[in-house]
Amino acid sequence: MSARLTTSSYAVLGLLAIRPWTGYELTQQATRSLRFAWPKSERLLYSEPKKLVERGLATAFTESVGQRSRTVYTITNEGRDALTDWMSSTPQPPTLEAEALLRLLFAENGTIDDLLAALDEMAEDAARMHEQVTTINTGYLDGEHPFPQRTHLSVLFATFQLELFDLMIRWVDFAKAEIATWPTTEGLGMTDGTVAILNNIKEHRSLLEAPTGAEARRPPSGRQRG
Amino acid sequence: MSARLTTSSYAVLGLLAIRPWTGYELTQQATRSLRFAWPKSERLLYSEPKKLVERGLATAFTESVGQRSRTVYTITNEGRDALTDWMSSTPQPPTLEAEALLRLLFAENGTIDDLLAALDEMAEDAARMHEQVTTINTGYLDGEHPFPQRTHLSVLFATFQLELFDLMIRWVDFAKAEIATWPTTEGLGMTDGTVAILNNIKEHRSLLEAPTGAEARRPPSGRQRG
DNA sequence: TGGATATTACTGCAGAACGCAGTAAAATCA
DNA sequence: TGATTTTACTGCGTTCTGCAGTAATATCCA
Repeated sequence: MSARLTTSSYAVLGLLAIRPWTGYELTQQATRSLRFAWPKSERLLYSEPKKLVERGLATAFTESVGQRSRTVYTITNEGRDALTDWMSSTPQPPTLEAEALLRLLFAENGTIDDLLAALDEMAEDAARMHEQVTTINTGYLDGEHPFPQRTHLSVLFATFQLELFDLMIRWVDFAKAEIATWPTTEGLGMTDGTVAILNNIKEHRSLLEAPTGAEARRPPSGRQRG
Repeated sequence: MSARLTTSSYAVLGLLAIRPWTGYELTQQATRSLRFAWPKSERLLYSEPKKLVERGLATAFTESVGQRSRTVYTITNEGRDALTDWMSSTPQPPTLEAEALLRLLFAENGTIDDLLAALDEMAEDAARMHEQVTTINTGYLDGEHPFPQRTHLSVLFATFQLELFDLMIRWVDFAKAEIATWPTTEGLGMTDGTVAILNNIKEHRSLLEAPTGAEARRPPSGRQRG
């Protein structure tokens, strides 16, 4: 009984549609390009192509390099057909996993400094990823794309990544300004800042660009109705 | 041998720190509030509190409602201590999972319409989530927060969600405008639009707000150096 | 009043996915 | 020539998911 195909199967199939890869190369390529759309473990990248072979969507052949061997996976026509079918199916909603946001939600169990440190870490992670994507993409202008005919796709994809990382960095700034008005993490409830944000949400005004007045307001002297 | 605590353990512990919940209530609360920071399955929300009890971080007691029973979980002092410790640890980098972006990366295996449909679906998902968050948050202005003293936390968290969903919607618009200049999904390489985007990336200019000139450019008649 | 549907309240199980440890050859560096 | 890095994986235990199944209570509507 062969296991069913998952989105991860199609992610690997998509890579194999570009060219044949060894298991090791798949792990390298996936951390470079798939990481920001479909982050998967190295372990999976080694297991998944075997499942594809079992299903007849890829073939495997073993090369020898000295005493050591490696397996090269190649997509089959059935694989290309399966991939094409999948392309016309409806994608699942995007999901975000962020431990730093979990720290914000449960901030009352820690200090203001804990919260600020978590947000700083998130901003630094975003800045690192932003830099990596920028470096890779500016390289494309110098002809450094491994598959030049695919540049239009990877560059358009990169615009989303960069905007996302930029948002994270800007939002952390905004959040830190707001938190700077908090005397503590706990029990504040409806602060002036909270009310200002809620009014912006209600009126569908943008939240980060136009300041909510956080810097115009003076820090609360204690708790507000909460 | 008791299993180690995962981030998901702390997510549940964070909920229990607010008040005691039954397993069923945890699943409800998690889909309402945790979904956008730490999306977990219903199944896990039933299993996780048992692990916490086993570890002494929560206690369980069984109530009877007629013939049916339900288990109420309450955090212990040890649980609060563990949560406080966790709050000061370094969070993992945020990750995004988006099937629609995977369709973009592998777009050459489908049609332009497949790609546009996937992006539209992503924008609609984002619009739905934006609306849900907006509805819940405007309700807070009318005193509808179940834990009023926590309003400052959930509202600041909401600002990130709304900005993220807004970005997704705006980016899909941008991407669709770019794709409208493509005669096909495959083999285009360095189109005029791609070069324009890459120059913006290199110069650290914003990508979505200031148009790259997509509407000023005429659609390419065929392939560019690919 | 009663029958249909929805909500509450879970459990078991198979399979997907992860993280870590382990193995070892080849290549590179100093 | 020895040390480190890169290549190239596998096995195993744990985590997590999705689905099916079970069943009592609550609500709706005719």
